[in-house]
Amino acid sequence: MTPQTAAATELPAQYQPGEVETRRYERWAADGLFGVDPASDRPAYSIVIPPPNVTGSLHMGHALDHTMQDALIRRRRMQGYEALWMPGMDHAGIATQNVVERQLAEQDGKSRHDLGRDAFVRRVWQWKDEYGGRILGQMRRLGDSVDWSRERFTMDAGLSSAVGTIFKRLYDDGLIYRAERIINWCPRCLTALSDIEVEHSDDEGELVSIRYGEGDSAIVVATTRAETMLGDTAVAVHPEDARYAHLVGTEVELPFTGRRIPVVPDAHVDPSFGTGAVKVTPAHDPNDFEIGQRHDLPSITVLDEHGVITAHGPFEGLDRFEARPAIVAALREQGRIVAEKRPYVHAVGHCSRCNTTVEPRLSKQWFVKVEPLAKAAGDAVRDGRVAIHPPEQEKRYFAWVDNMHDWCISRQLWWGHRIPIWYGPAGEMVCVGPDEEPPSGEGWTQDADVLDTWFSSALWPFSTLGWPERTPELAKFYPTSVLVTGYDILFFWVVRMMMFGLYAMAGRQPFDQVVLHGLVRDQFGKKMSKSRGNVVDPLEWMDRFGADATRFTLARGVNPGADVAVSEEWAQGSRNFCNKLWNATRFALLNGATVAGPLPTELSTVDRWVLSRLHATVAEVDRLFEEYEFAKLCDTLYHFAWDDVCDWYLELSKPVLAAGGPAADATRRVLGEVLDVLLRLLHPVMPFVTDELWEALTGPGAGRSVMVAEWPTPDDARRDAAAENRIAVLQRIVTEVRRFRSDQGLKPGQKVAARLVFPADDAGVAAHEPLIRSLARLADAGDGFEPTASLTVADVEVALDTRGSIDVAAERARLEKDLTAARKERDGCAAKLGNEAFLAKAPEPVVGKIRGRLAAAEADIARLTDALEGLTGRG
RNA sequence: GGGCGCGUAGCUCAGCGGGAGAGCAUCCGCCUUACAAGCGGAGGGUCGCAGGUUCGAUCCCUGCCGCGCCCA
Repeated sequence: MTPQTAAATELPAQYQPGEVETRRYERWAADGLFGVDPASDRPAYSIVIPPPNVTGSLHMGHALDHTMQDALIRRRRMQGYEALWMPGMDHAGIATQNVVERQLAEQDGKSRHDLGRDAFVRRVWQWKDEYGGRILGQMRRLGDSVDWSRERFTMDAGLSSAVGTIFKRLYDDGLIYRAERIINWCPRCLTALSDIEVEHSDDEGELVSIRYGEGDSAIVVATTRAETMLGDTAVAVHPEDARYAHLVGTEVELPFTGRRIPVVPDAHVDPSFGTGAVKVTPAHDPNDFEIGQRHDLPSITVLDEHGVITAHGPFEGLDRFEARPAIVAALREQGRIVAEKRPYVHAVGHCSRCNTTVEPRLSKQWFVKVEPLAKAAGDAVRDGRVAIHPPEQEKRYFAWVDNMHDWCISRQLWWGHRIPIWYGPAGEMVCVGPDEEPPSGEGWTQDADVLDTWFSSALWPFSTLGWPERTPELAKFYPTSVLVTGYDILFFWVVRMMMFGLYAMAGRQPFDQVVLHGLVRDQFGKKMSKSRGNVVDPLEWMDRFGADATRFTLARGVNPGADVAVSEEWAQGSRNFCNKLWNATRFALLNGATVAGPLPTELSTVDRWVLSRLHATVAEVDRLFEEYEFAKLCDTLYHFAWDDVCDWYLELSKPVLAAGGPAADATRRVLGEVLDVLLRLLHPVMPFVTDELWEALTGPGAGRSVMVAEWPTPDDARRDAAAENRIAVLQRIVTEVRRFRSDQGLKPGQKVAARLVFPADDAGVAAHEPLIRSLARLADAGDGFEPTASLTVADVEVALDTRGSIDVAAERARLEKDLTAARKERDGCAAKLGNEAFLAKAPEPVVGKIRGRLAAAEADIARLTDALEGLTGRG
């Protein structure tokens, strides 16, 4: 096909997405359709993309997330909004450093320490330029209509300045502090982690009961971490535990070390767990750390940064997982092991980046004091300034913000925003703002750590718009309209962006709405994972089925609050739907459909019917978009396009178009109208095929695209209940005849002589007898017409002459089936109407409806009984 | 252990007080001049179990069983 207009006759019989998608995307970009103008008078609508990781590539989760955002943006753009979708990536501190360190080791056999900090960071930038951001090209394939001219990266100068600015502000406000605490430590990544970067799973470990001390003064503690006993500085029991009351205040000797440690009373101890006595290791357990604080216990660190035992005799140099059995064995030799349980299943934390078991570690780190920030974040939702969809997710949000721990923001990495704190020779500590000069002179050094990536990501909704500068973009597009992300990211993204947005922007929220979607799962509802081998690559789907089919499959699965199951079969179905649209448009163009001029004032019932259905669809889809009901709006469009338009309207139009004349002209215009509006409605979800077809239908032009066509608005004046009812009856008649034909085994091409009788014709269907005959393949009742069977729909009777070839047994089976259903219906209705309580208490409309159903059922029974009697003796 | 959610057709999911629905899959018949990536037709469900409220429960309430997720 040529890059020019696809004229009707040029459209191939099947839609080929590959070439169309590339060409369309390039054209949108060339025509500048993605960009926005902050100076425009149009109302603003804005979305910032949840920045993907610079090391990442597009997976199904992104594809879903982006499809939703793109659909929202495209609709608003068509509605005339200045619609900004902001693209970019985050620098993913740990992940990126890991990738580059691995590359360095493989290519040069060096560690980052061999290079030194500055050279290593330069190397990461080189890696980023060469390999980073693969996902950006993949977003183009998906059709993301982001404003590429505004692409941002969290390590850019501007965003780095934003990081420095907010750090200083928080520091000066006393909301950032440094403290020695137990933090989550990854012994492989060699850095601290925040609480949410730790994933808990129930793992098999062991529960060992160890006897400390001798004789009457002995006490037995239960632990899953025997190896940390070298750092114990107390044994704790519940203050009201009578079993140990006599031991509180005494001391026991700690094996191997000879240290004497006290037995302390602490309400934190659960008397029902294990023996009711626990070892206390303040340097290696967060709860023990708190017990230690309460009782003024020393903290003794016995594991180094790699998780290896330090000092302390025979166990020195052993990894924590080698030390555990070694220490248990040694204790057993001493007769101190009272009980052992394994496997003992308990929750264990793992590094979300490398899955290494996290080691609680006592160290000096930087923290954000979240209490006032989290309270503001909670209040913004509580008082309705920010709405969360679906609202059930609010509970999770509140549970989190109302119980948030201080946020550990320092990371022992080189790749990231270095903490802007300088330490002086005399113990001074100075926070240096982005526009300030660091203190000069002997002995001043900058803090070696960098900030958590999420610290910079939390600024994304305003740092990308130019903050801390007061830019036109910030004025126009902040607060952003909606944030779309998975519910699993609620705590990462939403909470942190809320905290920093409200803080930095004088109480103005970063977004008005939060839309949370589920996880993409496989066709059996199972989570996709490499180990399960059920991961589907969206790029492969785009290759095989097209980007539109991929997007439609995902969007059609989005029910608020639920996960999204997908499978190849459904992607195929979506591809088939693209092809259906393609061929419907092809048919229309081959038959002279047009969008020129106003709609004719004289319209047939069929034309009025389809326009009525069209505007019902417009209204429905519009409403569903507002409610983020993607599955339902996709379904509505699918059924309107396939059922109403393709199965019925196009078929009903064929005889009209074939006959020609003014009626055909009117239908050509209505056909053009229906497709024009339908393609516009579908465009946000299926941008490529709709653009290709819309141009073919409405003609080419510079800068013309369905992407910037007007979003349809529902027109109640086009709703026509009479026409809808009339066509509904017509459809039931046709369907009933087709059912008869199928039951009788008649060939689809075989015409059957029939006579149609319209006694009252309340619905006004009689005028459409030719259409009924056409769709049901009925011939005129000529001379010698002898009805051998009859069907009744509403008050219309269709008498058929099958010329003696009727299959009596099949017809009897059919009638008996209908009769059984009718009797069941009659009995059910009669039972209700025979119930005094029902008549007395049910509302009148309900009673009336049941009366009507009873009458209809009785009429059906009479008719079917007659028909069955007429059949006896024949065959 | 705490909290949230879910159990409806073979699969994935809608529906959430008055006639059990969709897509895909299945079965039957069709190359009907837009489309076989298609057309026409059909079968298939004591709506997890047990109680309760109600004239009426898949839908509301309680309990139980099973599953999932988050937090500790």
